[in-house]
Amino acid sequence: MNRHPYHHGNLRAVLLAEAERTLRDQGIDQLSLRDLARHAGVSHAAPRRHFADRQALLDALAEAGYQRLDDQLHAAIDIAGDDHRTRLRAVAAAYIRFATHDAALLELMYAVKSGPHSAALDAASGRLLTTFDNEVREAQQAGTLLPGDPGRVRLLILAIVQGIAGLITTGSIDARLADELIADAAELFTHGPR
Amino acid sequence: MNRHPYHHGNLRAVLLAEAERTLRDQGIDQLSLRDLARHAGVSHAAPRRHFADRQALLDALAEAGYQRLDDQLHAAIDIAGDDHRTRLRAVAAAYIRFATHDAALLELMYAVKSGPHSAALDAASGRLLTTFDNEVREAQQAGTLLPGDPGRVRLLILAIVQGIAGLITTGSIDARLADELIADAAELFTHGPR
DNA sequence: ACCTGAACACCGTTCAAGT
DNA sequence: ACCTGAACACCGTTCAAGT
Repeated sequence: MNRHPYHHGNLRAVLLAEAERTLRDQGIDQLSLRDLARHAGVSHAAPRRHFADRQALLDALAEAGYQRLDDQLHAAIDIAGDDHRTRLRAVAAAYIRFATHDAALLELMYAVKSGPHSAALDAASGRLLTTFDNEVREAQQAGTLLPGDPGRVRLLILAIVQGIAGLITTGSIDARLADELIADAAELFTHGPR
Repeated sequence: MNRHPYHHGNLRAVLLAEAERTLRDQGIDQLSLRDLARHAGVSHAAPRRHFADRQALLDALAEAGYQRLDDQLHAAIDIAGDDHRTRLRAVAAAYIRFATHDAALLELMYAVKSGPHSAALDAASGRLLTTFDNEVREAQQAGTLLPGDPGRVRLLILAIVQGIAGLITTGSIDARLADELIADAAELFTHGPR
């Protein structure tokens, strides 16, 4: 609200928030440091104090994205309660919600992860993986999920959930059909096809 | 081989070939019209005759990508022979081979498909979908694939295949583990989990 | 019909200088 | 400690002019 709020140390946060909005609304191609600086009311060189280059900003966005996704999965798990079938579907639904609401961010998260990345990013994505792993392991122990190597089962579930999210993002299917596909997949992974 | 080969009508093809190479080796961010023109030995404005803007070049790359992927799937099917189990796994393997060899191109193909696109692109992606559909339908009729709405079964298979490809692209798994996951998925979709 | 060269408005990045 | 302003090397795009 001040005329000079950026001398008080919140420029970094303001830039990140605006970048996340632009990423969601206009895509990564439209994300420009100079544009962010203009929106924040600072010179085009000011962001340099907080992000060494454009990639550093993208890394920070990805790290925050992993953190937020993990938070949302945990929230979904907490609401779902004790039944493992319900929990698994809640996690899948929460992941797909994130993937469709922040498709460009999720893509960025994976792209950043496959290149060289910071320890902080690694920790954030590691937490997400642990969240997934725990659910799969517990569901298997409870007999809800089909048996087999937990690592492979987790990867298969991850693949199909991410695949369904991709179908929505590319406009191949709508949310209603996505729900049916999740139900089909859940059936397959918990009961078997017949 | 001539000093002036671009007055003979092959600049478009040369630009497309070089663009495909750059996309594969260096990613879409490094793909610049001016750079392509330099490599081809023409002025920076020359590509304009063949591609209205950068997006038009990307559209052309995507269309060629759909065509080539469809060709490779048909080749894999032809080699696989008559057994539907073998054919399905051959299609999945061919798709994943394309997805890992041309990850950036495949991403571009989906991105272009979700935005506004040309009739030619629609036709090319339509042919690919038909190839998939035929395999699923035939495998279902032969009793190889689990029954149910063919459209939903096709989408589920598409999701898991694309999901596995994504896991490879992001470096989460290697080719050996990918093969095991495909085998797991094939088991799931043809026999059921137990 | 196809290509060139100059021009314009945008980038990311760097760096001396300001407060 | 943080921000500014000028500068540099790159883009994509446009357009008059050349062959």
